[in-house]
Amino acid sequence: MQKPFFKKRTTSFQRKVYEEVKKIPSGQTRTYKEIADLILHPYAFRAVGSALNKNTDSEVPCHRVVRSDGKIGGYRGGSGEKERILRKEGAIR
DNA sequence: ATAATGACGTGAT
DNA sequence: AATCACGCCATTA
Repeated sequence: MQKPFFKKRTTSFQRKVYEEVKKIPSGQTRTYKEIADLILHPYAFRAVGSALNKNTDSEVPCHRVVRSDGKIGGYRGGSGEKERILRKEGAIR
């Protein structure tokens, strides 16, 4: 079933971010910068974070997006939760 | 239209 | 190696 796509009214920028994040396979991570590059907004890495922050769609594995400096990065449910999930998927450690 | 905000990045200290 | 200050951008108030 297709889920309604007009519920949340996302901006095109956000959609690009989400679509790109959806492509990240389990067990892998991607940096905010990389996502920015992939959607052709090489300098919008900050905005990518903001977009993911607003995201609530569980189809988007936003926990797989980490910082470029090696740190875990933020997460709506707390960075601890994020790290836990990543370890569970075998993406880190 | 302008200012503030934030799940970031990088170079300097 | 850890912090800080400043820069970048889209979104929101």
